[in-house]
Amino acid sequence: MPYDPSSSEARWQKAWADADSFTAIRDERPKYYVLEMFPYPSGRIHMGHVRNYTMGDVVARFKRAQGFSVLHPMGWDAFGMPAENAAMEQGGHPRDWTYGNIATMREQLKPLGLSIDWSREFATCDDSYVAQQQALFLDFLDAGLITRKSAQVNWDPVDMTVLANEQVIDGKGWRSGAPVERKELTQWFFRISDYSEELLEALEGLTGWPDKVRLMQQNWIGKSRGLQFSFAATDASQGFDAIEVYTTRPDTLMGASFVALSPDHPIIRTLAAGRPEVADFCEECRRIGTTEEAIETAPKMGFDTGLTVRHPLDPEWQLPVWIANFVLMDYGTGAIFGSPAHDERDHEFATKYGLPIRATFGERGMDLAQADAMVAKAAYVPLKSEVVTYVRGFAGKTEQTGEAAVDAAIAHAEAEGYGKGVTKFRLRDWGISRQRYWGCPIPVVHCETCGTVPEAKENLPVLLPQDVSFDQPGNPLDRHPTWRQASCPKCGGKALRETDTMDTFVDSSWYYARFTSSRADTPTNRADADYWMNVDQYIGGIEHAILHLLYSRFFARAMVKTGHLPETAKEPFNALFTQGMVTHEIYMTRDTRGRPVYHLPEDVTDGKLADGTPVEVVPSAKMSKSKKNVVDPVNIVSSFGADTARWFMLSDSPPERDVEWTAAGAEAASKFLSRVYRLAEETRGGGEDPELTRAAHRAIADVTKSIEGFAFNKAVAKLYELANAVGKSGAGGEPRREVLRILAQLMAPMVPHLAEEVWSMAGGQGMVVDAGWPEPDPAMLEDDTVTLPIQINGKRRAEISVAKDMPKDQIEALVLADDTVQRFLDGATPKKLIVVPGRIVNVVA
RNA sequence: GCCCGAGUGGCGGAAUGGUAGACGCAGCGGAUUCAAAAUCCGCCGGAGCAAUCCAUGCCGGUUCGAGUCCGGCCUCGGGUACCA
Repeated sequence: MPYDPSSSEARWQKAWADADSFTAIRDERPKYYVLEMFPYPSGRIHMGHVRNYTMGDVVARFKRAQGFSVLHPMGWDAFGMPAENAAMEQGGHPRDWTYGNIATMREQLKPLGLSIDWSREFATCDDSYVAQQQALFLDFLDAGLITRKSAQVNWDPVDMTVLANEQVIDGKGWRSGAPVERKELTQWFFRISDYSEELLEALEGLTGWPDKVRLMQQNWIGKSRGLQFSFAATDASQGFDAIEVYTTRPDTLMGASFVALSPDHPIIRTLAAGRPEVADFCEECRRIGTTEEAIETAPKMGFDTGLTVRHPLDPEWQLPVWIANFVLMDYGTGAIFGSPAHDERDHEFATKYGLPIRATFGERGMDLAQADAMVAKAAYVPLKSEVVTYVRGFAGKTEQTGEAAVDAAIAHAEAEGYGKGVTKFRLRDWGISRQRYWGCPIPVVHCETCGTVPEAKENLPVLLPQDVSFDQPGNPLDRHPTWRQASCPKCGGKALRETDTMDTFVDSSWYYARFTSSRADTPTNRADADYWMNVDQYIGGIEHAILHLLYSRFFARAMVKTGHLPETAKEPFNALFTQGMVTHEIYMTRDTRGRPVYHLPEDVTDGKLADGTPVEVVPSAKMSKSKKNVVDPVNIVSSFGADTARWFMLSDSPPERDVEWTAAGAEAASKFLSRVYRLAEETRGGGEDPELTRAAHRAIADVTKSIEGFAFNKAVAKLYELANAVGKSGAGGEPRREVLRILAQLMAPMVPHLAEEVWSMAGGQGMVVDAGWPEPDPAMLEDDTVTLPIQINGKRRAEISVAKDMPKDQIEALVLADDTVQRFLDGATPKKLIVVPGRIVNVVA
């Protein structure tokens, strides 16, 4: 009987459900918590989901087989802008759109046969999750973890609404097309910057995380040591006494040629009030938008204020004060001094505006003239660890490293009293206020007499009103007729509700903790949290390497501080794996006006459309609806079965890299699974085949190691080898069935349905899901002889087969006697003979 | 711009500093078949009759030996604080 995935997969899924196989329970087994980043309910599942959740499922089933009590939950990251956009574009309510999508996606996910404990499922927009998140907010507020301050947002002056960065395209609002302005609003912030040092230091302990992610976070937090000091105003009539600056290169102070302030600097604001041309310039700077990328890549723009300050080391030396569009108010003091010889941005700025460029140091041994000549065209920015010659130094030695010079400069400033060494972080507080409807309301009211007052816990949850419309831009909460009316929990007087909702990163910063007890009427249940935390293996996209993971690390600390998590859960994710995307070729034709028209892969055969029109093939890119290079997992599952989709997602490409979906690859996966089924179905007479048994034990060792190392593609390759070995072997009867059962066990985490079929055909007891993980017999893994390649001058020329434990001198004798070696040596004695036991021999002639 | 990655046959990829190309796809040849599909077996980086030579994005370096380590580039991808 040929293998029929559709009936088989449904049957096994029901068997697992009936046996309650995947319900996580606290028992005497050691626990293992595996979590994949939960999905945003966009509408339908895509191949990226299949890949992500299959990887997590492999880990979950593997650990379960190894005897762990596994927690493997699923939920929905359900608040966010797309639901509001859908409501604006198609009408309807974000809630209905979201829950509709969740229902669809849940039904699409279930046929994949994932070992998920569905009883713990929740969506972040559920009233119960909102309620507990608001309770956390109030606890954090109490604990001093939250503050309110002013921040800038993108403002669309036509739609009269705040725009997200992705809604600003080339400096214009995506719907109105109006040039975006910056606007200041008072916002709620989580005080993550209080934890800068701790979040940085704790990275060292995250040994289960990829180094690249730790490095990215380290750079993001951005600890720096520098000098903070003031430039005094040349005369008091300028309207300020001094400008405070921060620099990480105080050693370049003698190369200073200007002072630059952020357009948002208080001194500039004051100045702008009286000088329209200053105000105009600042307005222009603000049109760049709020993203760091836009600000950094925009052409350098400056405005000479005419103000001047004195150099701290030479009162006679006057420096001009400029406004510069690349100086950020958020970092340091919002003011810098420009040292164009040793900073590329300053160099560009100085060149553009004709400001002097004076070298502070040059390459080792250079004199002042040489150093000045070198920096005339381009900034000289060697590594700080490199020794250079200071031609305009003022502290430390003439010949020293940048590092030493910075230390000497700080010491000099402190001794002379004009500045002090300061440690700063790039990490800023986390602004969570969003002027949008579809999010968790911030549980605060604004009272006419008491000011800003937290809502009382007994009044939670503060739920979103349902009667809202999206026919006009802006936050529907602002214009709701009654929802804002509240009474002050403090004085009972009239108050207005906060209409800002929380950043959706808040929702995803603690869902992992909520899964440990997803129905509790407090944010967590401590007994459950204590048992299940931490997440032993977290899996998700590299795009979350910084923000989501950093926020979660902060949130876990905040939950520890407020008693919702045990001290040991400060770092909530013991191990992290970041997987790559699923990509596909793009098929394109052009319309009569030459504009691209995209076509779905299922409409393209052999590079042609159904009507014979050839398509242009654009190299693989991330699957996206707009490019139509999407393959719907639902179609793959219905035509090939879930196991095929799962197997293909694990084959070939290493999990951390992107994988390209190809129809041929899917078919190959399907063919292989059918072959395994046929191998199991076939009964053969005959007996032992020691070689096959050895192959099986080698496969156990290799597959175990590969799964543990997240090298699923290598595990797949080993399983191909084992299946090939079964096909070629003359083994029969029980010895053959025993190998087939090992094959079933090893394949079970990846293709669980087929594994159950093979297990049962090969005479396995019960279900393979309960069968445990096989152990290799060490005796079967040993080889008596090894093949040693012989290199001559580093090139492989011959090989010899020797006993595994043959002593070096015997090997050397064999090598020298070898024909090829003799021929190459041509009677000469080798200069050197390198024998790496068990690996290689190199003859240096 | 800045930070972090990736780049190996026609394709996806494998390789504790030690035989470059495991395993798979495609292709080619064969078996089976009236024929095809499916299946099974074999070959399969390039050049060369061969000995050999060339080959891991590019340029240099360290080493007995470099895909792997170091320096400098190029291209592509992720992030850049209100996309999730």
